[in-house]
Amino acid sequence: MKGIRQLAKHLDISIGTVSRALNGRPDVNIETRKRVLAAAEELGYVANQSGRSLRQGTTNVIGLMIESSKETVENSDNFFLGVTGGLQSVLSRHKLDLLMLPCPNDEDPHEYLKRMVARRIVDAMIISATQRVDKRIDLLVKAKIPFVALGRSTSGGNHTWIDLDFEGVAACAVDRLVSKGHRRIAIAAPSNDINLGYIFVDAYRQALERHGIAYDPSLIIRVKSSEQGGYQAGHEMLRLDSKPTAIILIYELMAIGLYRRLNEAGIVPGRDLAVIGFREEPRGKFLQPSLTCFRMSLRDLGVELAETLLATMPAYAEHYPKGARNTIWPLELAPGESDAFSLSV
Amino acid sequence: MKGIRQLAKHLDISIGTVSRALNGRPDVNIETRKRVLAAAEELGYVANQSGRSLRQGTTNVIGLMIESSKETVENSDNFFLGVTGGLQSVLSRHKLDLLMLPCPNDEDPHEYLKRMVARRIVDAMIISATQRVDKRIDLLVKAKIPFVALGRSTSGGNHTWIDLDFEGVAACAVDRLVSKGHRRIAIAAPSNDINLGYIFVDAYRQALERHGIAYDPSLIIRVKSSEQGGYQAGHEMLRLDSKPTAIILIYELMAIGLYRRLNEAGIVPGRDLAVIGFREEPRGKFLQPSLTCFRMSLRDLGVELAETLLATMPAYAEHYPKGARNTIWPLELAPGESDAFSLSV
DNA sequence: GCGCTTTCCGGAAACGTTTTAGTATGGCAA
DNA sequence: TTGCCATACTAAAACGTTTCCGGAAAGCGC
Repeated sequence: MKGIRQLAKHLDISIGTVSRALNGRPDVNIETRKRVLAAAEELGYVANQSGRSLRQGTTNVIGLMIESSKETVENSDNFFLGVTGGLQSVLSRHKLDLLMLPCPNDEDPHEYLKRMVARRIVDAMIISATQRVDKRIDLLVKAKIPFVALGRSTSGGNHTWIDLDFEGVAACAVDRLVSKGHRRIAIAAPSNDINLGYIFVDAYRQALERHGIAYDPSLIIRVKSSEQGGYQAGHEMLRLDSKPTAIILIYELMAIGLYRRLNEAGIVPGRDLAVIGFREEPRGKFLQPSLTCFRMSLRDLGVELAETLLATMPAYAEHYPKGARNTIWPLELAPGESDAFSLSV
Repeated sequence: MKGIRQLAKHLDISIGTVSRALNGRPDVNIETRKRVLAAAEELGYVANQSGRSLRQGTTNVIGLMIESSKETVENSDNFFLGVTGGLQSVLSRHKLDLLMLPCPNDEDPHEYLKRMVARRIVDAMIISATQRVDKRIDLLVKAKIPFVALGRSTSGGNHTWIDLDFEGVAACAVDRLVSKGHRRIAIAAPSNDINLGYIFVDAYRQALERHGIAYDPSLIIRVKSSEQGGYQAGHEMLRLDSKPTAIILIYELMAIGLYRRLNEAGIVPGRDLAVIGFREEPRGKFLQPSLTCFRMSLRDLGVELAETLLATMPAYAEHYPKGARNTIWPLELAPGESDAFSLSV
């Protein structure tokens, strides 16, 4: 005999009363409640999650699905752990626990999520690394699991998502470079299949148009989002007939490869070429000259994610007025030395 | 009516048989099994985890507890996701799922783990960031939860653990520097409270003794494991009357601060001072000159962790001969330019 | 035909909890 | 007194699954 039954017997009380006492139900004598809570503390009793989940149909667990398969693994620890802090600060107020579900490399993310959802180990999900077309969204919609996606997608109608302000960042980067007299601005980005690649480059193009600068496809360098990709981007850039005077990188990690290639060519970032990166990461500080890039509070993003998610959960929605179901998350410029190179007088 | 009952009704078969068919029990007709599996696939049936956990007393989930404290996050980089890959490659063979349990910043890790254990959402645990005295170990031992600690500890008798080969690394670093003629070798480390700080410095001292070099306490610089800590280490080092000609850093992140302080003093790493870091991380490559440090396969470490853990779980131990319950994980030297400075002829 | 084993399946108990329905008690108004 | 309500509790059902136990049917040797 274990669990609540033992506790009930120890107190010589029915298990129903014990349960109600522990769960703060109204119809239990204040004295009794005190005794129950004291005994629970003393015996170290904590309700078995399987039992209560089975009965209630709820787990009090929020899942954060992360993929360790992509190239994103290179820089994701920091990101997810940072966001996690903000998430928990909100979720813990509702006695919700956050579990991270890492999708195995060799398993299809869609299948993995399907398994997790079917097993009912979470009440709601946050999915990351959203693709432009993402079957996971349809799955969650169909299964009626509350969720929010980190990254926009064309799947599943108008689902709830939060995404970084790629448009704003691209515009800011272009504006800044143009204000320094640059006209030929290259961009190193992954392919259009990746959400980021598509949106970012599109915003870059629009920003150029706004400044009346002709769009030159040769300045869009499609590479892997890795160190090698950065090296290759530098390489291809140097092979252009009409060389750019500035370049925007979408992944921080590209910077190291680019710097290396530039170094081989005797080009100094910030002196001979303006370089702007995207999302600030701790290691960006390791570069010399330091990389100009864009910064955001991972913790605040986590808070926003949590509140958005709770707004989609019927049991919690009352506390969170569901305003915009889609949020564009702003980043701020973190100036460095790498874009000091100016063509202005 | 949901779940297995519906499936059984659909097949006009008892639920007991359906369950046995799905779980690969022997006493079910091959034809029946096929029908059941086909129907399950068709209807998208997956067993409710709460139900089966409640009945079996097992969850088929392994927990990896991580701490999202600021210092851990900054130093982890891709550590956890790297290890996760290796873990899953082993666990998935046994149909075990890995969940990461991030301890909230504002909750005591011991309390958090207690909650998670009591709720029985995992069958076994891997805990990281083990402290020299770690109550979590006693808790797990007492609760009889199979576990393995990433990091050694003096708590809980002789528990199972895996730790990095600090001794080997310290010895290798010292040997390498001594062979280049260095006699005054500083070390920047966190306080003795941190496992790493204690063991690493001790090993460093022993290595010096082996070379007949007198131990000088002033060369042990206790700083935070952060960029600022690195800067401070550089600062304190420069204030010494008799300056060291080499320095060993315990955290990669320290390197950036150190480099900055050295730069201010006009000292070039690798030319005027030999620098060796500890664990290689992607961001280490961003440094110029590149940092000499120590490398390991995170994936392999994950595999080792998983196999060690399974050996401690009665249900799986048969496949994993429980050899050494304690493992020292080796690292290999990753030579860079930062320790090129030599005093030899 | 009989006894035995093997194969396969159905019925039901059990896991630990929450929650509903029901009950005893006592107070209070009529 | 009776009737009614509020309070605080007990008993029991329910959640979805696995697994034990028993039994029907079939095969087999004699």
